Amino acid sequence: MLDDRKSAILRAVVQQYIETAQPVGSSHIVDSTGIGVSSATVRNEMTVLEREGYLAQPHTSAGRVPTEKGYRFFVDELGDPGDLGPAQIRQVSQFFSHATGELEETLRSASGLLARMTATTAVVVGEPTEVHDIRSVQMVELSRTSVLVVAVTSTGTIFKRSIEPEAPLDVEQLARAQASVAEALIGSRTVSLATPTPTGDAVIDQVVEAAVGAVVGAAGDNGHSVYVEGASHIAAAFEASATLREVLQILEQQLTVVSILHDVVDRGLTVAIGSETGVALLAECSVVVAPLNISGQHAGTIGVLGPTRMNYRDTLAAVSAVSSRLSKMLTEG
Amino acid sequence: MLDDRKSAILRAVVQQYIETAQPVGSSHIVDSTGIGVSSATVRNEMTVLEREGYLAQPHTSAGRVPTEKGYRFFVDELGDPGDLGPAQIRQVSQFFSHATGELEETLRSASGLLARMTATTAVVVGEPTEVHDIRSVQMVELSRTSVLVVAVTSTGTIFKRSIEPEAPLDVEQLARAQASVAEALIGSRTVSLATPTPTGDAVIDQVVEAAVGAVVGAAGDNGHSVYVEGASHIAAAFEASATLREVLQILEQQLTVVSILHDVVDRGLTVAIGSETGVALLAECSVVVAPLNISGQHAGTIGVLGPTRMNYRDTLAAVSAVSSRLSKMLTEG
DNA sequence: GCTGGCACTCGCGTACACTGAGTGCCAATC
DNA sequence: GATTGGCACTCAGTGTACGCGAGTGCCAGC
Repeated sequence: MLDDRKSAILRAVVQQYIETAQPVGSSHIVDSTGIGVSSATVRNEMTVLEREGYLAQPHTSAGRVPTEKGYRFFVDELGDPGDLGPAQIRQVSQFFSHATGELEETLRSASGLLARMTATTAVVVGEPTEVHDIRSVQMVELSRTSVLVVAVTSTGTIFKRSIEPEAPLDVEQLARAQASVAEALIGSRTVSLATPTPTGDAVIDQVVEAAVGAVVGAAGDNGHSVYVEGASHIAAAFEASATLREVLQILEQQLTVVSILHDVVDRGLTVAIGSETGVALLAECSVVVAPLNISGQHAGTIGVLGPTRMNYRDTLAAVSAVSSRLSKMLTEG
Repeated sequence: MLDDRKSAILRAVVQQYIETAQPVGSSHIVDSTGIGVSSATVRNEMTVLEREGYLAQPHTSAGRVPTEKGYRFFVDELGDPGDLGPAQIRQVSQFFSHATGELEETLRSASGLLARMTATTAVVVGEPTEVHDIRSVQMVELSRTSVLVVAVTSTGTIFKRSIEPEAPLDVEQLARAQASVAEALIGSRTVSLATPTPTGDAVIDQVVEAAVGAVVGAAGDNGHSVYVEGASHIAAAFEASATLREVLQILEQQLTVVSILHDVVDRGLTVAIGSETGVALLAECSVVVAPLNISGQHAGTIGVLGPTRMNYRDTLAAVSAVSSRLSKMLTEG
């Protein structure tokens, strides 16, 4: 679509704009790249690039700035994700050598790692699998009127929710109820389909049903775990406090964050630029994502939210490195 | 210390500055309050207030702005915390009618409530009590090499941590170990002092010790739970994105947040203004806090972080209302 | 097709005058 | 003696003018 020279010029504009945040003029391009033509030629090419929608001018007599289409071309063209710098390699391997076993804590700290590596805001979403391999169920009396139901899955995730039996249970009743709940849930891979077998005791059956319902409920809505780290980094990217406020608001709405990442992944993208995120308020932001897999199954999404003029090459490298190493670690337990 | 008229003028300056964020001049004071003297008199009083450190001038020929000392006087003087508005009363009672049982979730959502009510950033810290009434212990094999130890306390809090026994345990060994851990922890009110009684089986004793250590560790550092909500609100308060970034960074450091709230509470304050927070970067911020009690015992701190020119009266009302109702609810279970 | 050259555009910084809000001070007044 | 009206003064902010410089578009010539 674009000949070699045009694409070289476009690439140069994007790169310089990412570095300096200033509109870049034709002579800068000549200076910074060994393009071997005069600035007038570059200007001619730039008007074409502008006409075709890759570049824009903030005003006449200013340099050019990439449009979303320009960034898109740039990102599509830089095929390989690039390599990590030595400092980042150290960060990653240090992190994974110290990583502990539990899913939530791992996801949270991985989010922190990514935020530090990329100096942007990192977002990690843990997918709610319908398939929970529940290993253990326990019912604990918290007070006379409430019982906490705790279920532990094979990944170390815990579902807990309290229920309030109509009448207090004695120790033996509680044990029988717990056994019945455990029988219903353990091994039933699709938790929501679990059905307890009646014990014949109406009081206990009622409690058992409530407890199973509690676990199913907790497994259902506890589903998407969202971890946002490094929100302060995005503050450095924007001057206007109004823009910043909007972005922070988005980050606070976990549902929105989840749906943005899902949308992007569903469309098969790795990078969503500006309006491609599907959120009008993120017009000046881009999202870079990678899937997390556990044993080949989609288990979540890891990504980064930064300004459209972020360093895509390095960010892509960091996101893909962390996602693959994290997937590997989670798969191996 | 200040006569009636001076304190009335100071109060008026603070109030107007909170509303408008503009330096306030003598004639505005005459207009907005029924003070009954001329602007010249007000000016004379204001020079005195400035000399004594309650007010400051951004530059000659500008109005006056309160200093920290000025805010401090203002806050000390407005004795009663004020009342909630009708909308806020509705928010509070709606919240507490729907509140569920578990501590963490309650604290988190209370933080959200306070953020919405005050339109500032809310912070809730749950205190790590050394005294945990552990009700139940469970050990679940996650993989061949790792076992998750789960302990449930009487408040519904869960401590979990995985351990890695040197050799895989069979079901029976796991059960014996679990029984031994449970015996050591349940009823021992100061978890860190718990010592398991040897079973005579070296393999099991080793696992038991590791498991007890894991729970003690989890109980120890899982201690301070920190919930920050409404960070976007603070973005509206500051124009400069650099200031904003600093404040957000502070909010991301949970340890710092905890120590700020502790410091303030320890000094017996309810409001900490600017440098009173003890953090240089929060020079333009104030913190309003209230303790949380469960059964009369200190169980945490709830508070708000806003700009120094926040609405202290309404914020104090909201913080104290939420803290007292929350304490009541937590006490009643 | 490329390029040097040139006219043109327009943001930005500086200089300057003007306005208006606000102050400090003082002499007159109550 | 406290209060006040009056007045000179200060200074941020605004508008205007202007030159500079970075950048463009276009064109004739190579």
